[in-house]
Amino acid sequence: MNASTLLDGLNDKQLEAVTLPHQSALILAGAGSGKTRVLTTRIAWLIQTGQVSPLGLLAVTFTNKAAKEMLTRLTSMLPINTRGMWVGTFHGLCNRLLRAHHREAQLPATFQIFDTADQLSAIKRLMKAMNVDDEKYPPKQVMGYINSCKEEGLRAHAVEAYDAHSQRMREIFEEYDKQCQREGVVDFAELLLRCYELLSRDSTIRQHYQSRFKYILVDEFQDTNRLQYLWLKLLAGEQQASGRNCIFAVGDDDQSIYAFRGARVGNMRDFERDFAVQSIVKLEQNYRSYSNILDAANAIITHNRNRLGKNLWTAAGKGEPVRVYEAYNDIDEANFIVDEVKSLHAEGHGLGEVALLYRSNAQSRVLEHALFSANLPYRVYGGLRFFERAEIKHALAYMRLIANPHDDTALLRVINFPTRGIGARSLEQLQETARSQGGSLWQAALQAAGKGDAIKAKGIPGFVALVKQMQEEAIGITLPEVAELATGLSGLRTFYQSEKEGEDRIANLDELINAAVAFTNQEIGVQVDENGEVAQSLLTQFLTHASLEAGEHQAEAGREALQLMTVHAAKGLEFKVVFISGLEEGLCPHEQSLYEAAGLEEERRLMYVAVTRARQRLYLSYAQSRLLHGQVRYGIPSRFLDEIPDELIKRLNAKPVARSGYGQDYNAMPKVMSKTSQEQKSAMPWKIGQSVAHAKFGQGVVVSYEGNANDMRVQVNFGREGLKWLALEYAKLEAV
DNA sequence: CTTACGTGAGTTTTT
DNA sequence: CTCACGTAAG
Repeated sequence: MNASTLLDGLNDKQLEAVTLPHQSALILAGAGSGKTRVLTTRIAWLIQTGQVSPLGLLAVTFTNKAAKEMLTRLTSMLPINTRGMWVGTFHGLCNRLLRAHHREAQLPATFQIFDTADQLSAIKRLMKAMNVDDEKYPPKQVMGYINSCKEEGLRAHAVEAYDAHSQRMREIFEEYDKQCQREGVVDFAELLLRCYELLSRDSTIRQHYQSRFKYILVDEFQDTNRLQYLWLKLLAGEQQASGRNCIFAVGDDDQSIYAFRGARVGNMRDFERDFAVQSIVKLEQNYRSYSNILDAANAIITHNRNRLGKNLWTAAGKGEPVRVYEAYNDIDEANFIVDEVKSLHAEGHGLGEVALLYRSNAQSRVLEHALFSANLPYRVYGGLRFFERAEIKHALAYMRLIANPHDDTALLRVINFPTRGIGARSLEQLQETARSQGGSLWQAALQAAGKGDAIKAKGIPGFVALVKQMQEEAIGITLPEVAELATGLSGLRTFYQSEKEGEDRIANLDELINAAVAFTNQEIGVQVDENGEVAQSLLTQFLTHASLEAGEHQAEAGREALQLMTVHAAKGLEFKVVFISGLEEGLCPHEQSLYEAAGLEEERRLMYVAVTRARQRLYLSYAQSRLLHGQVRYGIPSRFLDEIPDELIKRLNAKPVARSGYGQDYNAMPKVMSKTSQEQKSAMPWKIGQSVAHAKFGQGVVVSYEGNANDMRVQVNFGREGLKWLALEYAKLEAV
């Protein structure tokens, strides 16, 4: 492929972005504007025109999926071998760098990577040892604290702590890092921080990479956290006569929906300033949706104040109106969707092209139930992933012990699984020994087994013997054979065979061995061949792969099925038909978000992302009431619906009718009632669930009431104005 | 060590 | 309501 064919079909803006000169640039790429195409074409163009060799650039993404996609596209554009190229996730690239310089980074060559579950159990274990009250310091919060510190680029000693509570937190943080160091493990955030510190500390290594990566490309730049930004800055190097390496940052501030996990949209503005960005290229032509859908999205997002500014347009024409359905309740909403999907299917739309989106996972329940009853095939994203399953984690723990028996987390996971009579007492003793000697649990176990302290250490000799045997047998065998060892010799397989419902688990264990085969085939050839070392290093690689890439989200491929997922999970995807359900105040925008400073704007961006997923047809639905936390909740339509101009909308129903329900009228059973006398009921001018209007607060829904006939108060949910108690005597309410 | 029961919480998620 | 977790009893 020559340069002209490479650039064929790009629009002016895309072309401009792809062929920018050697300087840092910010590409504001709207939804559906060909972002990935621009990014990959830029790389291909740089390589093809000889401005850089495939090994002289670095491209970083957030997800493995995005990285793979980039490599796949690149392979189809250029006749090059992408193997060896530095294209990957932040974590993947940092891991690679740390492996290459593990000594300088003060890590063992076989360092293991903690996933979130590993990290949490390590923190719990540490807190127990430190005698920390886990009521005052919930382990999950401690983990969040540690991770967010690291994501800010801070170690324990650098964190500010003025009160006793935060000082204790800081102390746990410090001890946790020590523990990880002792055990030779790193968590996700550590991967980045360690890499960042290595580069800042070691000028030789830093300069090596700085002189190597003349071009750095970043995908989804709006999602970078502070540490990631610092890392990028470090790799880019200082501004000097020879010129700084240039960063090609692609992002969309309007699609920043991960502030809650540390993403800083502000990095975009900082980048502009820090890198003296001359060229901001806006990609505003959308190739995905018809203009009714796009205009709805634009209308919504213009309500945000804090934007870089961008307006999507399309040449595709108006298309269909945005369909809005007001449901009686959540079940009615689900049934409506089922009926619509059925007729779409009958009209020949493939089910795989239809997505049902919602704000929170809990909402999928009702939808699933309706779909199941209607016998429509569907697929829910977001469950447990392959490498996160319990049986797989157990097998991996055995494999981890083969690679490094001092991995206490792995040891604790399986020392008594399958059960071999090692109870809390012997475990405590082991931990005591380990603590007093400053060694690992494995070392303590060796002693306990060696001493032959048969009564107290019952079962431990067996476990020690097992791991030793695994380690011996693992020498010189292939990776799948190691996996076989971990599932067979460990007793896992036998255990699940005797389990009643262990069939699926056995199947997963088999799948793990298949994964090991696949991994071996894929990685073979790049291995440094040294007999005995092959299995070892490949084993470490496989374990790394398992931590860094937990696998597809429940890939049930093959069958055409409806796609159910949260709006977050839908980012980056597109569908011919999209249903967005649960558009009520409190749910979308989520009530929790309203307490946060920039919460509402992020919720609005979420809505923007959801709307822009649709190519051809968009349904928006909301329910007057729904069952939430086992209680009936009355909501009012989401403010985001009001932000869409009427002319883009087609209301599917004027007045919601109870199509079907819980078999009874919610209104007949008010939730909160101080007294249930007959007089009260008759004196109650408003039904629970009645929509009302208030001069000051606007539209609301009656939620409950209290008091007697003379002194009645009603509680009204005004959505964004909140819940209000109004005395009927004074408040003028009108039915809507 | 397993099972039963009680308690409490209950956005969004990738690595 | 429903699930996950922790504790108490068998």
